[in-house]
Amino acid sequence: MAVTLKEVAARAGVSRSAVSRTFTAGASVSAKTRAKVEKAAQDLGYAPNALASSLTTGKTKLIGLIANNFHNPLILEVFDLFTRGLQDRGLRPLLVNLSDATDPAASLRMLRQYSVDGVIVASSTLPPSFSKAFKSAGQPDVHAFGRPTVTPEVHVVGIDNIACGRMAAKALAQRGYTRVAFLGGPEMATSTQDRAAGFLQGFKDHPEIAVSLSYATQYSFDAGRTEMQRLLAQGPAQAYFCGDDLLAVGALSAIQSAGLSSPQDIGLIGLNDMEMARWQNIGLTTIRQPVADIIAAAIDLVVTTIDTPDQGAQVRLFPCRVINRQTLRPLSGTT
Amino acid sequence: MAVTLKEVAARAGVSRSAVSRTFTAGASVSAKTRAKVEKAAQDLGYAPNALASSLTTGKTKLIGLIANNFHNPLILEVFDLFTRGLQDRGLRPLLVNLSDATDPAASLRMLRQYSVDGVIVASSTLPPSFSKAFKSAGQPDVHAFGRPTVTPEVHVVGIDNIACGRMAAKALAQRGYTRVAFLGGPEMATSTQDRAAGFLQGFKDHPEIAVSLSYATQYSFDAGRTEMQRLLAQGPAQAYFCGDDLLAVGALSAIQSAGLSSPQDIGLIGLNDMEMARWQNIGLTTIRQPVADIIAAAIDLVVTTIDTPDQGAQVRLFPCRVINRQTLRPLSGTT
DNA sequence: CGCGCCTTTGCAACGGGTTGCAACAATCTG
DNA sequence: CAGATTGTTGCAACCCGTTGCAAAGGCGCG
Repeated sequence: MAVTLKEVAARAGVSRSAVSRTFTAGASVSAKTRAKVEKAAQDLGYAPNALASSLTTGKTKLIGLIANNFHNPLILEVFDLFTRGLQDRGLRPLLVNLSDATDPAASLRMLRQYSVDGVIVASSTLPPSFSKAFKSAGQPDVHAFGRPTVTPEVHVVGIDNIACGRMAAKALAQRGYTRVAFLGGPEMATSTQDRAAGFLQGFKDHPEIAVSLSYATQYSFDAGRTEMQRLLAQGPAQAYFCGDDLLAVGALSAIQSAGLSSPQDIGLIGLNDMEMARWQNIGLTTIRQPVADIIAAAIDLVVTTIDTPDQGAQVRLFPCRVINRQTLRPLSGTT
Repeated sequence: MAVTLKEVAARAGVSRSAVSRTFTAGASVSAKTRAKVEKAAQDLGYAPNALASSLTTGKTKLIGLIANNFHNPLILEVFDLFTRGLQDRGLRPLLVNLSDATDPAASLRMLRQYSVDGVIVASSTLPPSFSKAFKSAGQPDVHAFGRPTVTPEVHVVGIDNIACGRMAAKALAQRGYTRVAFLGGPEMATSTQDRAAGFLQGFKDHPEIAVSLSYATQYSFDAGRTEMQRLLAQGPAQAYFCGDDLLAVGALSAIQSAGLSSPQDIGLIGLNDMEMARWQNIGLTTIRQPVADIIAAAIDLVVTTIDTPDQGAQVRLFPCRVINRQTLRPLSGTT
């Protein structure tokens, strides 16, 4: 079906090597043969078989992209940016949906069968051990949106969730709230743990502020709504730091359904700044994650790791910032 | 780096063929050698190189998944369902983001370089000619969410957008609206054209109802909001059929920002039933697209086309239905 | 025990490229 | 103009599997 090297060689009247070299950057071919080959290739509609060449070169230009939460709108931006970023570098994303099985072994085996050059894990909930499994197997990999550690074993690109927790705490404290709470995602998600820890830290110097924690079962609208309904029933705090925008919107809907409103009755601050947070009928105050920077860095890192392995794990964290919209009362001026 | 057939053969004390056959379903191997080989493979952590085997078998189990709208939340469900569905059949999605270049030639060449077994185009905006380019090149392909034609040249799985337009018209007529309008997506999107046509058809027998059309520049929240703001300024209709839920939510936000509300002042009905349409703070009345059915059928169709090519193009359309929520006034009882 | 048949096995060629090496040509140097 | 240098080219081996074919082995049967 497909046109092969051999046919092009025959038509151009040169050896197979000559054709191969024409399509290999930096190989030695005279202008004359190159012209002949290109003409023949053009006529035949030839394109080199990337898979066949990967056999000898060892490079497939395939990058495994692993995600496990296909319900958070943020992942759309992530996919968009990743696919474009990879395409721009001539790489192809092989998408892995990990929603069901979170066993690294299976995906690892699968991705090795396809000889991917590298792996990017895009998840704020998978533990470091997950991506570590790839690294141990000699697979270049980067954990985007992962948890940084002091002695990283694996490249991590993302944000400092603890600092975000503190940032949220500061935002609430500055606005004069005195009974606040964290409404987190699943308790075993690394991002939830870190955001909660940072949030608590942020109130160390504010003994006058009462802080409590609670957790939704997942990072989802429904889970956020359900949890907020529970909290409303038992006497809510004045303001909540929600561990994710989706939770925040769910919480907001619970508040509105109860005949209350935000920020008048209950303040909310989310995290992510997903696209719809800025929609005028939501207007969520939130902490923005610089998704584009994170993804650019992740791609960069995986590419350099492929080119020069064994460079030691890096951690690249990007600063977040509060985006003020309409779910937190205005700054009180005093701190 | 990776373990190869040869190493396993050496360790098991058998020929390379024996190892290959152990991993090939239906090949002739005795229980004894199979055991030896499996033991050796286990010890070495061997997994056959899918790309190398594709050279001789001609099957990569790679499926190109082409999408061009990474901003519509519906695509998330699409990705989720596609990746799972493909994975369940042992196929791997190679994701192509077509947001920038809509030239089929480039993606076609790319996907052929990777010898994908088949291609699924998931887009309601690309013209039939796009997927036709793949078919002409001998690539099994299916256009999901595509436009059906009477004499299809390419497999199409999706919905009958004209029927949906009529369905929306009927819903508005039944509720007694007398000045209605279509708020469509980009005018050159096939889905917009068909929905508009069906909408107009639906009012053929209702000369008492005034119908108008207008178009947003894209299928996006902002475009919907902007267009509705324009309409509000020049005297809006009583109810709108929005060509997409995202447009509807944008329109809803414009309505609310203007101090009006839906359905009291202006009725809205969307199309898609994206996940957030049912969020309680949105509550969009809409026409549901059976995404899961469409995707299951698309996968089915691409797989059968791979197995038995040249079967003639099929069109599989799935019925949609109105999901009543809170943006259209209740049924008036009279028709 | 010998024969024929079916299963299992290894050999070797093949799939579509790449690449080290040696032969060759072209250009440069003195 | 000879000799050295540099650049091109083709050969053949190799990448990692698969598979047609023939030889070898195992089995049942007369």
